[in-house]
Amino acid sequence: MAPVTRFAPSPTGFLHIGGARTALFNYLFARHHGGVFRLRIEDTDKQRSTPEAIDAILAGLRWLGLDWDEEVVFQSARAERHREVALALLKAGKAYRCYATPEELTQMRERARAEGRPPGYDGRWRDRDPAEAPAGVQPVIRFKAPREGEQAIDDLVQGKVTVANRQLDDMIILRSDGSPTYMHSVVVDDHDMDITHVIRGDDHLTNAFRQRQLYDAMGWPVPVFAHIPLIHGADGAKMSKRHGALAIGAYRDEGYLPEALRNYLLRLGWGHGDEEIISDEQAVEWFDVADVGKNPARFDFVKLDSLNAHYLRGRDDESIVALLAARRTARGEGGFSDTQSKRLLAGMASLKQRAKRMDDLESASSVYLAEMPITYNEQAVKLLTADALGHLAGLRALLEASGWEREELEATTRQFAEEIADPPLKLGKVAQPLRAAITGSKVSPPIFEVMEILGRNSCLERLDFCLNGQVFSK
RNA sequence: GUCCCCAUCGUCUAGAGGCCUAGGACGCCAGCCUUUCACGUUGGUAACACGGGUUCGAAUCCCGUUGGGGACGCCA
Repeated sequence: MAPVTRFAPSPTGFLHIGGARTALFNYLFARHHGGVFRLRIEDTDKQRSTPEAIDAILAGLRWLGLDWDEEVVFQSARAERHREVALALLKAGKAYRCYATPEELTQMRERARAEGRPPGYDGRWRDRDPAEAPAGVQPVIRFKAPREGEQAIDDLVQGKVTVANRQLDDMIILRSDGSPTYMHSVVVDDHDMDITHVIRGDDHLTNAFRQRQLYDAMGWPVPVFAHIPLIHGADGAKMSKRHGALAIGAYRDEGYLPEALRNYLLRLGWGHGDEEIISDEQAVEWFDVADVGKNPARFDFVKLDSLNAHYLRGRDDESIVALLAARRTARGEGGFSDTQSKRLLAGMASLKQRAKRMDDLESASSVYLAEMPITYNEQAVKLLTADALGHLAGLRALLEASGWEREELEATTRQFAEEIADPPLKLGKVAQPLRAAITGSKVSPPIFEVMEILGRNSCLERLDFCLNGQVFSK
């Protein structure tokens, strides 16, 4: 039977990096086995769920290229079904009404802790006569969990994990207001959605034991579990929403490519020999949850950067210019003029080789976007000494008559430096001030390439701007 | 506190008893290339947490210690 996986985020926050990886693994597992990958939004907490978060999750998934199959299931829409199952459990004597107050509950927890017992509900209403129910208290429905024996799950990642039933208390399946709890809804939904493989974060491992009890009580087949280790921050602590894990949109905004993020996330906790750069096709072909390691990995931006740089270099120039334009319009700045796009396109091959992220690329591309008067940074100004300006003046005369292909520009400059200047200069002695004068910076793509792309008029204009003493160092 | 899980270079990992003098990648350092920066390229730095077993032989198996992480809500 083809597996059915699901990604089930709760829209109480945005899609963060850990969730993205969980989604990736579910996606890859389904695709690898020719199965189905479904999406369920767990929005049962009405207080904390927001439509913005839902949109962000869907957008994040789409951006990452993790397309799900079939309709999105909203858990909130299924509350009636969850209630029905809870009531059936109650009727079958596998659940019971509990009238314990929140105060009693905290007391129980504290006492259990003090006595070295597992904290939790003590089962005081488990076998009590409902006739003793206090008046005016709306009860919750608790699952009558087995007290003897143990629960075992054969986790695809964690292996066989066992827990004694006495560690598990009688969980609430229906709140006093009649709404179903997460623990209960998940089981009902996973069953109803025919989920065969539950791949999720390791923080759910202990939930799996309680959920297993529920499956058994209902007589439902238990899905295969795979609890993947969490992603930790650089400090080794859990990378949760509250510890500032970045929303997936932030990665996009900072200029990461979805393919780079996918590759990075895939390699976090999973490997395939010495392979580092893994295409989507290879990922689908090679991935198996069973190969996911058990130890949590730390998130490393530097490695992500290098992967991103790799994929950036591999992108075709047109798509990068389009991306650049999209970033601009997203900021409300309007697109590029024809001249600008033409220049960017011409210079992109060199530009992309020098960037790690889209935001790097963006600032580097200002050479081709800036209008006169361009700004000169401190280091550029420092290069434009009186001597240097003297050389540039000499060079300018030759440039006037020079062809404007990059090779010709280099030949002209070399000729000036090595033959005309007195005493002769090394090419760099002229090329560096030239770069500063043309680009306003000490670093740039190859200067003759920049000049060719910028064109004769722009270059001469910038050169004159410097030569006229509008830029000089003290 | 109770329970569960984990442990190879700084980081991500390869490694399923001899192939390991522990491999790759990122980072870092140095050389080469070079008009700058980058790319590329060559070389280098750097790890089996510790202690006991088992075995002819252990990074790999077992036990313990230490260290780390996670779960214990009428949140999901």
